[in-house]
Amino acid sequence: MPTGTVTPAHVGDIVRLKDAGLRVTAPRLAVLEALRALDHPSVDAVTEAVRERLGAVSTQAVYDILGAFTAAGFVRRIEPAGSPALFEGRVDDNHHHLICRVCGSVADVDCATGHAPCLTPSERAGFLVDEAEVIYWGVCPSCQGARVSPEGGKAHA
Amino acid sequence: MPTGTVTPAHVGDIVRLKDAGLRVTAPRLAVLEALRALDHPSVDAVTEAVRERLGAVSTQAVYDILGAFTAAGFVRRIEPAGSPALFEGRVDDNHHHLICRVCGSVADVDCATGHAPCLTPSERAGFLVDEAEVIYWGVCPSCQGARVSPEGGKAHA
DNA sequence: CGCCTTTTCTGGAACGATTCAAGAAACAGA
DNA sequence: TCTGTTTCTTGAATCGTTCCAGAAAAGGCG
Ligand SMILES: [Mn+2]
Ligand SMILES: [Mn+2]
Ligand SMILES: [Zn+2]
Ligand SMILES: [Zn+2]
Repeated sequence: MPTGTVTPAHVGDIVRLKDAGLRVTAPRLAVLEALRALDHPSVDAVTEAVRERLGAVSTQAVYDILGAFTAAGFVRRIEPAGSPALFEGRVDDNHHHLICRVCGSVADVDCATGHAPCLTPSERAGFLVDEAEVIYWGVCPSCQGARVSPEGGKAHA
Repeated sequence: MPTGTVTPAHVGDIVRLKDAGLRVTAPRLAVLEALRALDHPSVDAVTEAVRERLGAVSTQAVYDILGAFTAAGFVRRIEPAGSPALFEGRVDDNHHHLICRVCGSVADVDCATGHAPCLTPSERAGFLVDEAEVIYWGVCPSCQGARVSPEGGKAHA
């Protein structure tokens, strides 16, 4: 798939970028593609995926692109304690996350009460609340299997 | 209050440290005191407070102490996106936080449903959930007043 | 289509927060 | 008080992210 290949998804991405007033560039399309393919990837993971498709792309460009996309509302950025920022294309539905304390894997959970910002929104203590971010910490199925294995060191997915 | 001063609170702290099998040292007592006096302080804020009381204390020592306290369950560490880690002495009740998007101030909110881990605990997607961390993002009363003031730059508290 | 302005990319340095390492100092128990 | 261990100090290293200045590319307009 050398330069020039156009997949159906690409066409949609191009429209999406233009509609948002963003210029259409190969790195941007590749980032959109990576976001579609990966699950809650870090900047690093996105960069890796983009490079696989385009060859060389600066880390800075990926940061810039993800920043622009976040500002445009194309992606959501979450920053779980102890982990670098993670991105996801699923926006417009304030869903929440399940994060594994062992391997850090992230899984989506639909909003606890269905509405957003769910959980007694409006104000509390005078604050004007606009979002309720919920993170459920626990152990993922995969890590539950690998109990307190002695030497540990086990990674999954 | 030069070396030697012993306040009632100190006595309790000493017992607490010993019970946890931690050695009683001036830096540790000062950190406990700082945690009592400050509201969701950062490592920096704690360090500053500790130095005011003891003179010189290495930054590393404060990190070590806070780390040990967190491990011992004396303090809780929260890490809001875009902010360095914050600590608090209020533990044993998984309460939540209201964070101002403008100034970063943090306020406590009692658990949404009263229990911990509140919000459909147990498991979801196979995860074994042990904690539901909730952060309400919004604008604090103080920052609401200072609307979109032109040159901004306003800080409070 | 070709030129000009604006935005994006690049490569490299700078940063803030946190962690690592090694030795000196301070505790706690005998 | 002596001793072994924990804790504190110092100084450097990491990690993720951001800041910069110049080169390259994209979009708008004649
Ligand atoms: Mn998600
Ligand atoms: Mn709190
Ligand atoms: Zn896991
Ligand atoms: Zn505020």
